[in-house]
Amino acid sequence: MIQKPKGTKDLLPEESYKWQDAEAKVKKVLESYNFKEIRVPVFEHTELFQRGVGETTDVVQKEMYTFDDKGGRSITLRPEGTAGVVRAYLENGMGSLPSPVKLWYNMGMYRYENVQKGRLREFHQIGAELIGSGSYLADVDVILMANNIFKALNIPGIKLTLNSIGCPKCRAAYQKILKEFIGENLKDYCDTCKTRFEKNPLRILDCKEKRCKEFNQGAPMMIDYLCDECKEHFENVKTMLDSLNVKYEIDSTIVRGLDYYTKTVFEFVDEKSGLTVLGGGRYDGLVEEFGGQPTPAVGFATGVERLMEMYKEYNPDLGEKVPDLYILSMGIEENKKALEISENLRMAGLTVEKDILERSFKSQMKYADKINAKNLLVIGGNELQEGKAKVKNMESGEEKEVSLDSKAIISVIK
RNA sequence: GUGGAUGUAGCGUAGUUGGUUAACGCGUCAGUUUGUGGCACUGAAGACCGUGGGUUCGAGUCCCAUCUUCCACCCCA
Repeated sequence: MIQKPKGTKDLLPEESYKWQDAEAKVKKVLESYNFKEIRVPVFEHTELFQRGVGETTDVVQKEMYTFDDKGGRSITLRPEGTAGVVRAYLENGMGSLPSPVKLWYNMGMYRYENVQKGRLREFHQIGAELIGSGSYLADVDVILMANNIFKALNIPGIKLTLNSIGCPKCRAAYQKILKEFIGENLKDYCDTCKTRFEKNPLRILDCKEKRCKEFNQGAPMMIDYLCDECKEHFENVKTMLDSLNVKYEIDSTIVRGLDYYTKTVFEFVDEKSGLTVLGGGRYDGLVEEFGGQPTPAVGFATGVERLMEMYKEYNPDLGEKVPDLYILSMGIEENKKALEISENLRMAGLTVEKDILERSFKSQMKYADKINAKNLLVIGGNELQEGKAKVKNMESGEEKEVSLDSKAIISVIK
């Protein structure tokens, strides 16, 4: 028996209709801000992610599905969406579109990780990228849009956390200060922190090790060393959110695991599970890094699987689509009539089921009941002769007489 | 990558100190005398007991390996 690869999931019909339901609601929110959908390749040149996401990140270092294709090119299954979208933005000359360019996507992502609660190797993200505005107003729009997703999905208990990790200029200056603070103590930090010290010192503050945490007491925080521009930007974002009564918490330990982030970063955390359901931030340097004109941008991505767990929890009575009609028939002439009518009704947009197993009358009845058909139409010898039949409402048991004619039947069902 | 727990029909479970044809519920299919479902009854199909080795006269039951699933660390969505 061949099993699905570790960390993958089959999405069965009983689930997929719930996904579609939620996806439609999220799409509506994104479109209310006039974001347009984009779809990019599942795989890209490995270099794209190395340069975009960052050589030192965990995602690039140990979580990518990378392989050489038959032409000897190094290919990687996308571990996140932003790099590919920005690449597509540049490759298709979208910089000459009216600015800002607003794109959203719903795509599968691939990360070679150990599987756990809310963590898969193939998972899905719905994301949005707003490219071409460096204003704090863009940050605010994107955060509000993310916030509206949870509202539209009727998901409570989500906490918004904010931080600013500055720009390359003030971050470099801060890292120097942080390194000085750690100084002699470095030898007593955990091993991961020692490597972080060289690669990404900001992450040291995020360490869960007890010893490291103690050393980190009183450490200088990035947020206190922002340059004037970054500081003003962040203040503006906060002020605007305050004026709109959007609750948030400043969490100066949010660093984000992808290197392209600058200035504002944020996470929407499920307070119950502690999982980050949505994460994002500004990435003002990425377009330029990929060879474009310097272009500021902000975006976010939300994990669909994580979102769905909550959506189902808080919306337990999501109804599955049921057939409008089951046509019961036996005999060649009757089947012919059943086919004729069912085809007409389907063309008219109704969901119609009929016998295709040549089953007995009773079995067809039971089946119609099991699939929760709303109505039943019996076509037998009598009906054929008289040109009339009864449409039975399966829930109430009520029967209405109609002529054996598609239009008449539709009018009774609707 | 490290540590812990799991794995018996589609699903949920039972399988006593290793011993003859692996059991039950739900679900599926059919029937309960000729055209009206949900209930009940009867019957049927469906499991090489995750996989591969090993111990043994004999293993679903013991040992090893491997895979999956779940949980923790790490990291993230």
